[in-house]
Amino acid sequence: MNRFLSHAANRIDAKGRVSVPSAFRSVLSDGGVRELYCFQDFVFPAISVGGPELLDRFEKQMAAEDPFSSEANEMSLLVHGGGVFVKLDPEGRLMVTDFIRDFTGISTDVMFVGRGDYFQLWEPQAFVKAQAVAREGRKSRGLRPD
Amino acid sequence: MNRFLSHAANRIDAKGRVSVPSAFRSVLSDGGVRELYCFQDFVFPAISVGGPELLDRFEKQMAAEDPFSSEANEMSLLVHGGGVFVKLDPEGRLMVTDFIRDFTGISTDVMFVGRGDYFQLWEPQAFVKAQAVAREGRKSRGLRPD
DNA sequence: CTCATTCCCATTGACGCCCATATGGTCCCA
DNA sequence: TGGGACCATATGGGCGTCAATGGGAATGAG
Repeated sequence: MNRFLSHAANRIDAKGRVSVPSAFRSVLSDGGVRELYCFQDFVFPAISVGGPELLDRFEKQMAAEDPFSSEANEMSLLVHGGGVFVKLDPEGRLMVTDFIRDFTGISTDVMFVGRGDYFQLWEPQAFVKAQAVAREGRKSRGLRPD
Repeated sequence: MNRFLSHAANRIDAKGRVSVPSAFRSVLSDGGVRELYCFQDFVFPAISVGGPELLDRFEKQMAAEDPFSSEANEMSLLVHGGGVFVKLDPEGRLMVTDFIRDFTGISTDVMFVGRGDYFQLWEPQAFVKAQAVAREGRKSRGLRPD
């Protein structure tokens, strides 16, 4: 099952590092991913993380537009200016930089959240709340999984 | 991964110099770029910076049009009149001239913003705001990463 | 001669790579 | 079935290297 599933919180150490859950690392190495593309999510206060093909997808989308349009420029501001490649250390940890902290509100712990073909970094409390909101929304709309 | 990504703010020193982030310098040297072409961006209050091929691209585009058209004239006014070559000092720093300050509002700190095949210099606050606007626009238009 | 720019060197703080420890779970065997 | 060895993961910290920054000296222009 080569998808990012479930969620788990890990603690940030004194040097600002956090272990990526083993299950997520397995998915990455199965996919031959050595370098991770991270970007500030468009919808949630979270960092989305996946392989470089994520960025490729965005760039294809932008290439289809007029490169001088303000639409394409704004998209690039998010995708390029709001994105970064990171790699894990030999133990499978990543540095929690200000790039991540400022956008998510993360301070001492990181919630890793599977999203299928990518995963996200959340401030733990924020994730719990957002999930509760999502659950309520679905319930009031009538419970059907589709 | 030969692209300009992410954003980072560096401080201008007493002599008016600022360090270009190491990651950006790596992209430049990988591309064999020794001289940088800078121009006043068409869309944002920022200076765009890249290799000389950036200027070549603009000139090719102008050459494809009628050289006396108002389009081509305006483009030359921006690309040639609003552009300049600069080079980095041995430590990888660039001088923040009035050319840069006046157009961007930069005073004490410079935000370096990756834009894929080039990067930009922003006044830090202005970048944060522009990115927030871009994100709002995307959200309200309801577009998802795929 | 004076001011601005360029080059060179020093400092400090952050980051990457390495190894060590703890904790919890699983498997094997008596 | 219970105990214990084994293993994988998460976590902590030492240390070397490099990046960002500051300042002095040399160079060149007006």
